[in-house]
Amino acid sequence: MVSTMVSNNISVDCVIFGFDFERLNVLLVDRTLLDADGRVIFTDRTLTGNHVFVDETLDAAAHRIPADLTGLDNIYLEQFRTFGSPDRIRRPNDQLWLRSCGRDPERRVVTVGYVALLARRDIRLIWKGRNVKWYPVDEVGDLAFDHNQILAEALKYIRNKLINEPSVGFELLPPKFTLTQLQTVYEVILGVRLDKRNFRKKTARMSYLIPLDEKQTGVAHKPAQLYSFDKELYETSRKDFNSFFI
Amino acid sequence: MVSTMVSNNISVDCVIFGFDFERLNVLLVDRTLLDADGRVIFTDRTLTGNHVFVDETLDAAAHRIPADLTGLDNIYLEQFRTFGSPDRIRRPNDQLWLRSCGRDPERRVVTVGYVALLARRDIRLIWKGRNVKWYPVDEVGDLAFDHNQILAEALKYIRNKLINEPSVGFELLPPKFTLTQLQTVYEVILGVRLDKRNFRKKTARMSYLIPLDEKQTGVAHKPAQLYSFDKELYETSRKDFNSFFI
DNA sequence: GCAAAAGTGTTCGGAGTACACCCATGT
DNA sequence: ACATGGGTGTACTCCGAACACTTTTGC
Repeated sequence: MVSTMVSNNISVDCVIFGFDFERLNVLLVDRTLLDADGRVIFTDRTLTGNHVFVDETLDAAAHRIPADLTGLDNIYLEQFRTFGSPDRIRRPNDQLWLRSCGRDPERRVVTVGYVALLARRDIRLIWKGRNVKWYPVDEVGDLAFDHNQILAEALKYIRNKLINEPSVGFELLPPKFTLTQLQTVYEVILGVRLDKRNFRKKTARMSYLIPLDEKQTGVAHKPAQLYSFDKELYETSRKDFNSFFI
Repeated sequence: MVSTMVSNNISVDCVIFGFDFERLNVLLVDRTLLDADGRVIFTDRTLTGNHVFVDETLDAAAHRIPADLTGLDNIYLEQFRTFGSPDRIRRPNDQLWLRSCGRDPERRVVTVGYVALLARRDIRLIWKGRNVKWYPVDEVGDLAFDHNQILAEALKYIRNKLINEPSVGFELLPPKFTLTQLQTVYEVILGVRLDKRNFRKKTARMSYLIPLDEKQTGVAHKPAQLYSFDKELYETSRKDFNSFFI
Protein backbone atom coordinates (compact mmCIF):
# COMPACT_ATOMS: atom_id res chain seq x y z
CA MET A 1 0.00 0.00 0.00
CA VAL A 2 2.52 2.50 1.19
CA SER A 3 4.68 1.77 -1.80
CA THR A 4 2.16 3.24 -4.23
CA MET A 5 1.84 6.56 -2.41
CA VAL A 6 3.77 9.37 -3.98
CA SER A 7 5.30 12.53 -2.55
CA ASN A 8 3.21 15.13 -4.32
CA ASN A 9 5.55 18.07 -4.18
CA ILE A 10 8.75 16.22 -5.12
CA SER A 11 9.64 14.83 -8.50
CA VAL A 12 12.67 13.72 -10.43
CA ASP A 13 13.50 14.88 -13.95
CA CYS A 14 15.94 13.02 -16.09
CA VAL A 15 17.95 14.64 -18.87
CA ILE A 16 18.70 11.62 -21.03
CA PHE A 17 21.49 12.29 -23.48
CA GLY A 18 22.23 10.14 -26.49
CA PHE A 19 24.91 10.36 -29.13
CA ASP A 20 24.54 9.40 -32.77
CA PHE A 21 28.17 9.96 -33.83
CA GLU A 22 27.18 13.36 -35.13
CA ARG A 23 25.26 15.28 -32.50
CA LEU A 24 24.33 15.21 -28.87
CA ASN A 25 20.63 14.51 -28.46
CA VAL A 26 18.19 14.63 -25.61
CA LEU A 27 15.01 12.64 -25.09
CA LEU A 28 11.85 14.75 -24.87
CA VAL A 29 8.20 13.89 -24.42
CA ASP A 30 5.44 15.57 -26.43
CA ARG A 31 2.95 17.51 -24.36
CA THR A 32 -0.25 18.65 -26.01
CA LEU A 33 -3.15 20.33 -24.27
CA LEU A 34 -6.55 19.96 -25.93
CA ASP A 35 -9.70 21.88 -25.19
CA ALA A 36 -13.11 20.28 -24.70
CA ASP A 37 -13.65 20.03 -28.48
CA GLY A 38 -10.33 18.33 -29.01
CA ARG A 39 -8.67 21.42 -30.50
CA VAL A 40 -5.03 22.04 -29.66
CA ILE A 41 -4.50 24.80 -27.11
CA PHE A 42 -0.76 24.43 -27.21
CA THR A 43 1.88 21.82 -27.86
CA ASP A 44 5.44 21.62 -26.64
CA ARG A 45 7.85 19.18 -25.07
CA THR A 46 9.03 18.20 -21.61
CA LEU A 47 11.97 16.34 -20.19
CA THR A 48 11.33 12.81 -19.00
CA GLY A 49 10.23 12.89 -15.38
CA ASN A 50 8.80 10.81 -12.63
CA HIS A 51 7.02 11.03 -9.33
CA VAL A 52 8.75 9.67 -6.24
CA PHE A 53 7.15 6.97 -4.11
CA VAL A 54 7.18 7.83 -0.43
CA ASP A 55 9.35 4.87 0.51
CA GLU A 56 11.67 5.15 -2.47
CA THR A 57 15.07 6.81 -2.77
CA LEU A 58 15.45 9.65 -5.24
CA ASP A 59 18.02 7.61 -7.16
CA ALA A 60 15.56 4.74 -7.50
CA ALA A 61 12.81 7.05 -8.76
CA ALA A 62 15.17 8.54 -11.31
CA HIS A 63 16.41 5.13 -12.33
CA ARG A 64 12.91 4.04 -13.30
CA ILE A 65 12.87 6.62 -16.08
CA PRO A 66 15.53 5.21 -18.42
CA ALA A 67 14.65 1.69 -17.26
CA ASP A 68 11.00 2.07 -18.30
CA LEU A 69 12.05 3.64 -21.58
CA THR A 70 14.59 1.12 -22.71
CA GLY A 71 14.16 -1.99 -20.60
CA LEU A 72 17.88 -1.67 -19.80
CA ASP A 73 19.01 -1.54 -16.24
CA ASN A 74 22.66 -0.56 -16.19
CA ILE A 75 22.29 2.99 -17.44
CA TYR A 76 24.67 5.74 -16.35
CA LEU A 77 22.66 8.02 -14.09
CA GLU A 78 23.71 10.83 -11.82
CA GLN A 79 22.02 13.51 -9.79
CA PHE A 80 23.29 16.94 -10.76
CA ARG A 81 21.08 19.64 -9.24
CA THR A 82 17.72 20.37 -7.65
CA PHE A 83 15.28 22.96 -8.93
CA GLY A 84 12.72 24.43 -6.61
CA SER A 85 11.82 27.96 -7.51
CA PRO A 86 8.14 28.69 -6.88
CA ASP A 87 8.18 30.34 -10.33
CA ARG A 88 9.00 27.16 -12.17
CA ILE A 89 5.31 26.33 -12.57
CA ARG A 90 4.06 29.89 -13.11
CA ARG A 91 4.00 30.29 -16.86
CA PRO A 92 0.48 30.42 -18.38
CA ASN A 93 0.76 27.24 -20.44
CA ASP A 94 2.11 25.32 -17.47
CA GLN A 95 -0.73 26.61 -15.27
CA LEU A 96 -3.32 25.45 -17.79
CA TRP A 97 -1.63 22.12 -18.05
CA LEU A 98 -1.53 21.55 -14.29
CA ARG A 99 -5.19 22.46 -13.96
CA SER A 100 -6.12 20.06 -16.77
CA CYS A 101 -4.26 17.27 -14.94
CA GLY A 102 -6.13 18.02 -11.75
CA ARG A 103 -2.99 19.21 -10.01
CA ASP A 104 -2.74 22.25 -7.78
CA PRO A 105 -1.30 25.05 -9.95
CA GLU A 106 -0.25 26.99 -6.85
CA ARG A 107 1.79 24.26 -5.26
CA ARG A 108 5.50 24.44 -5.91
CA VAL A 109 7.04 21.15 -6.96
CA VAL A 110 10.69 20.65 -6.18
CA THR A 111 12.36 18.52 -8.81
CA VAL A 112 15.66 16.73 -8.51
CA GLY A 113 17.58 16.75 -11.79
CA TYR A 114 19.43 13.69 -13.06
CA VAL A 115 21.57 13.12 -16.11
CA ALA A 116 21.48 9.81 -17.92
CA LEU A 117 23.71 8.76 -20.79
CA LEU A 118 22.53 6.29 -23.38
CA ALA A 119 24.53 4.67 -26.14
CA ARG A 120 22.06 4.84 -28.99
CA ARG A 121 22.72 1.46 -30.52
CA ASP A 122 19.66 -0.65 -31.04
CA ILE A 123 17.48 0.88 -28.38
CA ARG A 124 13.72 0.78 -28.68
CA LEU A 125 11.95 3.58 -26.89
CA ILE A 126 8.71 2.66 -25.21
CA TRP A 127 7.16 4.89 -22.65
CA LYS A 128 3.59 4.29 -21.69
CA GLY A 129 2.14 5.35 -25.01
CA ARG A 130 3.48 8.88 -24.86
CA ASN A 131 5.46 10.19 -27.74
CA VAL A 132 9.15 10.24 -26.85
CA LYS A 133 11.75 11.38 -29.36
CA TRP A 134 15.40 12.38 -29.67
CA TYR A 135 16.14 16.04 -30.32
CA PRO A 136 19.54 17.61 -30.96
CA VAL A 137 20.32 19.60 -27.81
CA ASP A 138 20.55 22.86 -29.75
CA GLU A 139 17.17 22.40 -31.42
CA VAL A 140 14.83 21.76 -28.53
CA GLY A 141 12.80 24.98 -28.73
CA ASP A 142 10.71 26.13 -25.77
CA LEU A 143 10.24 23.42 -23.21
CA ALA A 144 7.69 23.06 -20.42
CA PHE A 145 8.22 24.57 -16.96
CA ASP A 146 11.88 25.40 -16.33
CA HIS A 147 13.07 22.49 -18.45
CA ASN A 148 15.19 24.69 -20.69
CA GLN A 149 17.10 25.76 -17.62
CA ILE A 150 17.39 22.19 -16.35
CA LEU A 151 18.71 21.09 -19.72
CA ALA A 152 21.25 23.93 -19.76
CA GLU A 153 22.52 22.97 -16.31
CA ALA A 154 22.69 19.32 -17.30
CA LEU A 155 24.81 20.24 -20.30
CA LYS A 156 27.18 22.26 -18.14
CA TYR A 157 27.39 19.38 -15.73
CA ILE A 158 28.12 16.74 -18.31
CA ARG A 159 30.71 18.90 -20.09
CA ASN A 160 32.53 19.43 -16.87
CA LYS A 161 32.26 15.77 -16.00
CA LEU A 162 33.63 14.69 -19.37
CA ILE A 163 36.69 16.84 -18.86
CA ASN A 164 37.69 15.54 -15.49
CA GLU A 165 36.18 12.07 -15.51
CA PRO A 166 36.80 10.69 -19.00
CA SER A 167 34.89 7.48 -18.25
CA VAL A 168 31.57 9.16 -18.99
CA GLY A 169 32.53 9.46 -22.66
CA PHE A 170 32.35 5.71 -23.02
CA GLU A 171 28.77 5.65 -21.79
CA LEU A 172 27.79 7.26 -25.06
CA LEU A 173 29.63 4.75 -27.23
CA PRO A 174 29.00 1.12 -28.10
CA PRO A 175 31.24 -1.46 -26.39
CA LYS A 176 33.56 -1.48 -29.40
CA PHE A 177 34.46 1.88 -30.86
CA THR A 178 37.10 3.65 -32.90
CA LEU A 179 39.35 6.45 -31.71
CA THR A 180 37.69 8.82 -34.14
CA GLN A 181 34.33 8.08 -32.54
CA LEU A 182 35.78 8.78 -29.13
CA GLN A 183 37.25 12.03 -30.41
CA THR A 184 33.87 12.97 -31.82
CA VAL A 185 32.29 12.53 -28.39
CA TYR A 186 34.65 15.16 -27.05
CA GLU A 187 34.25 17.47 -30.01
CA VAL A 188 30.48 17.34 -29.94
CA ILE A 189 29.92 17.63 -26.21
CA LEU A 190 32.56 20.27 -25.61
CA GLY A 191 31.83 22.06 -28.86
CA VAL A 192 35.45 22.22 -30.00
CA ARG A 193 37.65 20.86 -32.77
CA LEU A 194 40.52 18.65 -31.66
CA ASP A 195 43.68 17.73 -33.50
CA LYS A 196 43.71 14.07 -34.48
CA ARG A 197 47.38 13.46 -33.79
CA ASN A 198 47.35 15.19 -30.42
CA PHE A 199 44.20 13.37 -29.47
CA ARG A 200 45.80 10.04 -30.26
CA LYS A 201 48.86 10.91 -28.24
CA LYS A 202 46.53 11.33 -25.28
CA THR A 203 44.60 8.16 -25.87
CA ALA A 204 47.89 6.28 -26.17
CA ARG A 205 48.48 7.18 -22.52
CA MET A 206 45.10 5.79 -21.44
CA SER A 207 46.05 2.33 -20.28
CA TYR A 208 42.40 1.44 -19.85
CA LEU A 209 41.73 1.72 -23.59
CA ILE A 210 42.10 -1.82 -24.92
CA PRO A 211 42.91 -2.28 -28.62
CA LEU A 212 40.95 -5.25 -29.94
CA ASP A 213 41.98 -7.79 -32.60
CA GLU A 214 39.27 -6.39 -34.74
CA LYS A 215 38.68 -3.66 -37.28
CA GLN A 216 35.74 -1.79 -38.65
CA THR A 217 33.99 -3.52 -41.55
CA GLY A 218 31.82 -2.30 -44.38
CA VAL A 219 33.25 1.19 -44.60
CA ALA A 220 34.46 2.71 -47.85
CA HIS A 221 37.85 3.67 -46.51
CA LYS A 222 40.69 2.23 -44.50
CA PRO A 223 38.97 0.39 -41.64
CA ALA A 224 39.73 1.65 -38.17
CA GLN A 225 41.10 -0.29 -35.23
CA LEU A 226 38.42 -1.03 -32.64
CA TYR A 227 38.94 -0.43 -28.94
CA SER A 228 37.10 -1.25 -25.76
CA PHE A 229 37.03 0.47 -22.39
CA ASP A 230 38.26 -1.43 -19.34
CA LYS A 231 36.35 0.07 -16.43
CA GLU A 232 38.28 -1.76 -13.72
CA LEU A 233 41.63 -0.75 -15.14
CA TYR A 234 40.30 2.80 -15.37
CA GLU A 235 39.40 2.91 -11.72
CA THR A 236 42.63 1.46 -10.44
CA SER A 237 44.79 3.53 -12.76
CA ARG A 238 43.20 6.71 -11.46
CA LYS A 239 43.65 6.00 -7.75
CA ASP A 240 46.53 8.36 -7.16
CA PHE A 241 45.71 11.48 -8.96
CA ASN A 242 46.94 14.95 -8.48
CA SER A 243 45.84 17.48 -10.99
CA PHE A 244 45.87 20.61 -8.91
CA PHE A 245 44.63 24.04 -9.66
CA ILE A 246 45.49 26.91 -11.95
CA MET B 1 0.00 34.64 5.38
CA VAL B 2 1.22 32.39 2.62
CA SER B 3 4.76 33.49 3.27
CA THR B 4 4.84 31.85 6.68
CA MET B 5 3.68 28.45 5.45
CA VAL B 6 6.44 25.92 5.09
CA SER B 7 6.86 22.90 2.86
CA ASN B 8 6.91 20.15 5.48
CA ASN B 9 8.78 17.48 3.61
CA ILE B 10 11.49 19.70 2.11
CA SER B 11 14.35 21.31 3.96
CA VAL B 12 17.73 22.81 3.27
CA ASP B 13 20.90 21.92 5.14
CA CYS B 14 23.92 24.12 5.05
CA VAL B 15 27.45 22.84 5.55
CA ILE B 16 29.18 26.01 6.70
CA PHE B 17 32.94 25.76 6.47
CA GLY B 18 35.33 28.10 8.18
CA PHE B 19 39.10 28.30 8.17
CA ASP B 20 41.27 29.41 11.08
CA PHE B 21 44.64 29.27 9.28
CA GLU B 22 45.22 25.83 10.75
CA ARG B 23 42.24 23.62 10.15
CA LEU B 24 39.03 23.40 8.21
CA ASN B 25 36.05 23.69 10.53
CA VAL B 26 32.34 23.19 10.20
CA LEU B 27 29.51 24.80 12.12
CA LEU B 28 27.35 22.37 14.10
CA VAL B 29 24.35 22.82 16.35
CA ASP B 30 23.99 20.95 19.63
CA ARG B 31 20.99 18.67 19.84
CA THR B 32 20.00 17.28 23.22
CA LEU B 33 16.91 15.22 23.91
CA LEU B 34 15.62 15.32 27.49
CA ASP B 35 13.07 13.02 29.07
CA ALA B 36 10.12 14.24 31.16
CA ASP B 37 12.35 14.60 34.23
CA GLY B 38 14.90 16.68 32.41
CA ARG B 39 17.45 13.87 32.17
CA VAL B 40 19.52 13.60 29.00
CA ILE B 41 18.40 10.79 26.70
CA PHE B 42 21.08 11.54 24.18
CA THR B 43 23.11 14.45 22.90
CA ASP B 44 24.79 14.94 19.56
CA ARG B 45 25.11 17.56 16.85
CA THR B 46 23.44 18.50 13.58
CA LEU B 47 24.32 20.58 10.59
CA THR B 48 22.68 23.96 10.35
CA GLY B 49 19.38 23.62 8.52
CA ASN B 50 16.21 25.42 7.66
CA HIS B 51 12.67 24.85 6.55
CA VAL B 52 11.59 26.25 3.20
CA PHE B 53 8.69 28.67 2.92
CA VAL B 54 6.21 27.68 0.24
CA ASP B 55 6.78 30.80 -1.81
CA GLU B 56 10.54 30.90 -1.33
CA THR B 57 13.32 29.62 -3.58
CA LEU B 58 15.62 26.94 -2.20
CA ASP B 59 18.57 29.31 -2.55
CA ALA B 60 16.77 31.91 -0.47
CA ALA B 61 15.94 29.40 2.26
CA ALA B 62 19.57 28.27 2.37
CA HIS B 63 20.79 31.83 2.36
CA ARG B 64 18.87 32.60 5.53
CA ILE B 65 21.07 30.17 7.45
CA PRO B 66 24.43 31.95 7.32
CA ALA B 67 22.65 35.30 7.23
CA ASP B 68 20.83 34.61 10.52
CA LEU B 69 24.02 33.29 12.05
CA THR B 70 26.34 36.12 11.17
CA GLY B 71 24.24 39.07 10.10
CA LEU B 72 26.32 39.09 6.92
CA ASP B 73 24.65 38.92 3.59
CA ASN B 74 27.29 38.31 0.96
CA ILE B 75 28.30 34.81 1.96
CA TYR B 76 29.51 32.27 -0.57
CA LEU B 77 26.74 29.69 -0.88
CA GLU B 78 26.19 26.91 -3.34
CA GLN B 79 23.87 23.98 -3.73
CA PHE B 80 25.81 20.74 -4.07
CA ARG B 81 23.47 17.76 -3.72
CA THR B 82 20.05 16.61 -2.54
CA PHE B 83 19.50 13.83 -0.03
CA GLY B 84 16.21 12.00 0.02
CA SER B 85 16.60 8.44 1.16
CA PRO B 86 13.62 7.31 3.26
CA ASP B 87 16.23 5.82 5.63
CA ARG B 88 17.77 9.14 6.50
CA ILE B 89 15.35 9.61 9.41
CA ARG B 90 15.21 5.97 10.52
CA ARG B 91 17.85 5.74 13.24
CA PRO B 92 16.42 5.32 16.75
CA ASN B 93 17.73 8.60 18.18
CA ASP B 94 16.40 10.50 15.20
CA GLN B 95 13.00 8.83 15.54
CA LEU B 96 12.81 9.81 19.21
CA TRP B 97 13.84 13.32 18.35
CA LEU B 98 11.22 13.72 15.63
CA ARG B 99 8.49 12.42 17.91
CA SER B 100 9.54 14.84 20.66
CA CYS B 101 9.29 17.72 18.18
CA GLY B 102 5.80 16.61 17.19
CA ARG B 103 6.94 15.71 13.70
CA ASP B 104 5.88 12.62 11.79
CA PRO B 105 8.71 10.08 12.21
CA GLU B 106 7.50 8.13 9.18
CA ARG B 107 7.54 10.98 6.74
CA ARG B 108 10.64 11.21 4.62
CA VAL B 109 12.09 14.69 4.41
CA VAL B 110 14.08 15.54 1.32
CA THR B 111 16.87 17.95 2.13
CA VAL B 112 18.82 20.05 -0.33
CA GLY B 113 22.46 20.38 0.66
CA TYR B 114 24.33 23.66 0.40
CA VAL B 115 27.92 24.60 1.10
CA ALA B 116 28.77 27.97 2.62
CA LEU B 117 32.25 29.36 3.13
CA LEU B 118 32.96 31.82 5.89
CA ALA B 119 36.14 33.75 6.52
CA ARG B 120 36.40 33.47 10.30
CA ARG B 121 37.59 36.96 11.08
CA ASP B 122 35.54 38.78 13.64
CA ILE B 123 32.31 36.91 13.21
CA ARG B 124 29.86 36.63 16.09
CA LEU B 125 27.65 33.59 15.92
CA ILE B 126 24.09 34.07 17.02
CA TRP B 127 21.43 31.60 16.18
CA LYS B 128 18.17 31.75 18.01
CA GLY B 129 19.54 30.72 21.34
CA ARG B 130 20.77 27.34 20.17
CA ASN B 131 24.35 26.38 20.78
CA VAL B 132 26.33 26.67 17.57
CA LYS B 133 30.05 25.94 17.49
CA TRP B 134 32.96 25.33 15.14
CA TYR B 135 34.31 21.79 14.93
CA PRO B 136 37.33 20.62 12.95
CA VAL B 137 35.91 18.57 10.08
CA ASP B 138 37.77 15.45 11.17
CA GLU B 139 36.48 15.62 14.74
CA VAL B 140 32.75 15.89 14.33
CA GLY B 141 31.80 12.48 15.77
CA ASP B 142 28.39 10.97 15.05
CA LEU B 143 25.97 13.51 13.66
CA ALA B 144 22.18 13.47 13.47
CA PHE B 145 20.28 11.86 10.59
CA ASP B 146 22.54 11.41 7.54
CA HIS B 147 24.54 14.50 8.33
CA ASN B 148 27.86 12.66 8.36
CA GLN B 149 27.16 11.65 4.79
CA ILE B 150 26.10 15.16 3.83
CA LEU B 151 29.29 16.55 5.35
CA ALA B 152 31.40 14.00 3.50
CA GLU B 153 29.77 14.93 0.19
CA ALA B 154 30.22 18.61 0.93
CA LEU B 155 33.90 18.06 1.54
CA LYS B 156 34.29 16.19 -1.73
CA TYR B 157 32.44 18.97 -3.48
CA ILE B 158 34.50 21.77 -2.03
CA ARG B 159 37.79 19.98 -2.67
CA ASN B 160 36.88 19.49 -6.26
CA LYS B 161 35.71 23.06 -6.53
CA LEU B 162 38.91 24.42 -5.05
CA ILE B 163 40.95 22.57 -7.64
CA ASN B 164 39.17 23.80 -10.68
CA GLU B 165 37.73 27.08 -9.48
CA PRO B 166 40.46 28.71 -7.37
CA SER B 167 38.24 31.65 -6.45
CA VAL B 168 36.60 29.67 -3.67
CA GLY B 169 39.86 29.66 -1.74
CA PHE B 170 39.59 33.39 -1.22
CA GLU B 171 36.19 33.03 0.43
CA LEU B 172 37.97 31.46 3.38
CA LEU B 173 40.51 34.26 3.73
CA PRO B 174 40.27 37.85 4.93
CA PRO B 175 40.40 40.55 2.22
CA LYS B 176 44.14 40.94 2.76
CA PHE B 177 46.14 37.78 3.06
CA THR B 178 49.63 36.39 2.59
CA LEU B 179 50.69 33.78 0.07
CA THR B 180 51.46 31.37 2.88
CA GLN B 181 47.90 31.70 4.12
CA LEU B 182 46.61 30.97 0.63
CA GLN B 183 48.90 27.98 0.40
CA THR B 184 47.59 26.74 3.74
CA VAL B 185 44.03 26.85 2.41
CA TYR B 186 45.05 24.42 -0.30
CA GLU B 187 47.07 22.24 2.01
CA VAL B 188 44.34 21.96 4.61
CA ILE B 189 41.38 21.44 2.31
CA LEU B 190 43.12 19.07 -0.06
CA GLY B 191 45.06 17.38 2.70
CA VAL B 192 48.44 17.64 0.98
CA ARG B 193 51.78 19.36 1.47
CA LEU B 194 52.80 21.79 -1.23
CA ASP B 195 56.25 23.12 -2.10
CA LYS B 196 56.53 26.80 -1.28
CA ARG B 197 58.58 27.77 -4.32
CA ASN B 198 56.42 25.88 -6.75
CA PHE B 199 53.30 27.27 -5.17
CA ARG B 200 54.61 30.79 -5.62
CA LYS B 201 55.46 30.15 -9.24
CA LYS B 202 51.78 29.32 -9.73
CA THR B 203 50.49 32.31 -7.84
CA ALA B 204 52.82 34.51 -9.87
CA ARG B 205 50.77 33.52 -12.90
CA MET B 206 47.49 34.49 -11.25
CA SER B 207 46.98 37.98 -12.62
CA TYR B 208 44.01 38.48 -10.33
CA LEU B 209 46.20 38.32 -7.22
CA ILE B 210 47.00 41.93 -6.41
CA PRO B 211 50.10 42.66 -4.33
CA LEU B 212 49.33 45.49 -1.91
CA ASP B 213 51.63 48.27 -0.66
CA GLU B 214 51.36 46.71 2.71
CA LYS B 215 53.04 44.09 4.85
CA GLN B 216 52.13 41.98 7.84
CA THR B 217 52.75 43.68 11.17
CA GLY B 218 53.34 42.37 14.65
CA VAL B 219 54.90 39.07 13.67
CA ALA B 220 58.19 37.86 15.09
CA HIS B 221 59.76 37.22 11.70
CA LYS B 222 60.17 38.86 8.34
CA PRO B 223 56.74 40.33 7.62
CA ALA B 224 54.96 38.92 4.59
CA GLN B 225 53.67 40.82 1.59
CA LEU B 226 49.88 41.17 1.63
CA TYR B 227 47.71 40.43 -1.39
CA SER B 228 44.12 40.90 -2.34
CA PHE B 229 41.89 39.01 -4.74
CA ASP B 230 40.43 40.89 -7.71
CA LYS B 231 37.20 39.08 -8.50
CA GLU B 232 36.48 40.97 -11.71
CA LEU B 233 39.93 40.35 -13.09
CA TYR B 234 39.54 36.72 -12.13
CA GLU B 235 36.36 36.34 -14.09
CA THR B 236 37.60 38.06 -17.22
CA SER B 237 40.98 36.32 -17.14
CA ARG B 238 39.28 32.94 -17.08
CA LYS B 239 36.93 33.53 -20.03
CA ASP B 240 38.82 31.48 -22.54
CA PHE B 241 39.82 28.37 -20.77
CA ASN B 242 40.81 25.04 -22.10
CA SER B 243 41.98 22.53 -19.59
CA PHE B 244 40.86 19.36 -21.23
CA PHE B 245 40.86 15.83 -20.05
CA ILE B 246 43.38 13.13 -19.21
C1' DG C 1 41.73 5.18 -59.98
C1' DC C 2 39.39 7.83 -56.84
C1' DA C 3 36.97 9.13 -52.72
C1' DA C 4 37.14 8.76 -47.81
C1' DA C 5 38.79 8.37 -43.42
C1' DA C 6 42.83 5.99 -40.82
C1' DG C 7 47.09 6.48 -39.13
C1' DT C 8 51.60 8.56 -38.03
C1' DG C 9 56.36 12.34 -35.86
C1' DT C 10 58.66 16.55 -34.91
C1' DT C 11 59.40 20.98 -32.96
C1' DC C 12 58.45 24.41 -29.47
C1' DG C 13 57.02 26.52 -25.39
C1' DG C 14 54.95 26.30 -20.91
C1' DA C 15 54.08 23.99 -16.60
C1' DG C 16 54.97 20.51 -12.93
C1' DT C 17 58.50 18.70 -9.67
C1' DA C 18 62.44 18.41 -6.80
C1' DC C 19 65.46 20.78 -4.11
C1' DA C 20 68.47 24.61 -0.14
C1' DC C 21 69.79 28.87 1.39
C1' DC C 22 69.66 33.90 2.87
C1' DC C 23 66.51 37.72 4.77
C1' DA C 24 63.84 40.71 7.91
C1' DT C 25 61.66 41.07 12.04
C1' DG C 26 60.45 40.53 17.38
C1' DT C 27 62.08 39.07 21.60
C1' DA D 1 71.95 36.39 19.15
C1' DC D 2 68.45 33.53 17.96
C1' DA D 3 64.04 31.84 16.59
C1' DT D 4 60.60 32.24 13.11
C1' DG D 5 58.57 32.19 8.92
C1' DG D 6 59.38 35.07 4.26
C1' DG D 7 61.29 34.96 0.05
C1' DT D 8 64.00 33.32 -4.03
C1' DG D 9 66.28 30.09 -8.90
C1' DT D 10 67.75 26.09 -11.58
C1' DA D 11 67.53 21.71 -14.01
C1' DC D 12 64.69 18.18 -15.77
C1' DT D 13 60.76 16.11 -17.57
C1' DC D 14 56.27 15.85 -19.42
C1' DC D 15 52.48 17.67 -21.76
C1' DG D 16 49.88 20.59 -24.94
C1' DA D 17 49.79 22.93 -29.49
C1' DA D 18 50.75 23.43 -34.25
C1' DC D 19 51.24 21.22 -38.43
C1' DA D 20 50.94 17.48 -43.63
C1' DC D 21 51.44 13.34 -45.83
C1' DT D 22 50.90 8.17 -46.74
C1' DT D 23 47.85 3.99 -46.27
C1' DT D 24 43.93 1.00 -46.83
C1' DT D 25 39.64 0.01 -48.04
C1' DG D 26 34.90 0.16 -51.05
C1' DC D 27 33.10 1.50 -55.11
